[in-house]
Amino acid sequence: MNTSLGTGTGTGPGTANAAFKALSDPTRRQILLLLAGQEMTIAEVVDNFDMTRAGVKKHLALLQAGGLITVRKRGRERFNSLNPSGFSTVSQWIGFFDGFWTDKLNALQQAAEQEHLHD
Amino acid sequence: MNTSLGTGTGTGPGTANAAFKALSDPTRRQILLLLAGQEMTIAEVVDNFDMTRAGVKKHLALLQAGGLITVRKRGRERFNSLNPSGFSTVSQWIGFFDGFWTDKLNALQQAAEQEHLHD
DNA sequence: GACATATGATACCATATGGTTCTATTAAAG
DNA sequence: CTTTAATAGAACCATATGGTATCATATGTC
Repeated sequence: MNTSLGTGTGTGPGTANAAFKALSDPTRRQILLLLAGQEMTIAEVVDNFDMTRAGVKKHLALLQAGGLITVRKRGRERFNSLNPSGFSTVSQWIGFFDGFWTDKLNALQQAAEQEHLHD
Repeated sequence: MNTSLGTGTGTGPGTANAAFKALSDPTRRQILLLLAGQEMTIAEVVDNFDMTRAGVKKHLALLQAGGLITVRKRGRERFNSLNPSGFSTVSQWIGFFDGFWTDKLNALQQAAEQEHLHD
């Protein structure tokens, strides 16, 4: 098997690395779950955590860098909402291993059959 | 919608948090890609990186804590191989958002249809 | 047993990370 | 225009993290 799948090692925004980094923090994953319910301004997100605005803001910036959320401006508000692209990146990366499992299971099954031949 | 899906905030091994943490490092993701090809001893993994044994060992320990690999002992060697369970945890968590996209797309489509009514 | 090999484990260091406080900007409201 | 609300950004701090060097342990080989 050979694919063009890399590790997403690049440091820039929009890379697989940025997405995985963004997902590595529990607070950020919680924010994503919140945003799955509805888009929210920063202040609204803050209301759901025992943390300062600046703290939440940094998390949102990382989520955005990871391509997991997008920010829409309206007046002085910033509406944060989920962005499929980052999820897609991660999903694809994880999905690469799916083939591995089925291959492995097939091999196990074949091995088991071989064993039976020797019974 | 309501599910029992959490953030996997627990700190112990085998939690979603440990899995996401393990995936957050490029070197560790590269190791996983390596192990997708074949199981490897620590020394073999080390050969693929410009890093000390101890460094690689720490990465392997984190991958194990995240449930992404398992280690089989034979003599003085340790064979590291991929473990589906960690991947499954992550896959499920990401999968939670799949429903969100389709819901959103449906809403967009409905909105578009409403727009057409006003043309 | 002596020696080499594969791993385990600890202490240590530089930097990254998650969080705070404080200050600045921008837009709505009176 | 002054005031208030929502956000942006920088400086700062404690701890986590990725890496190294070093020493200890266990297994294979002669």
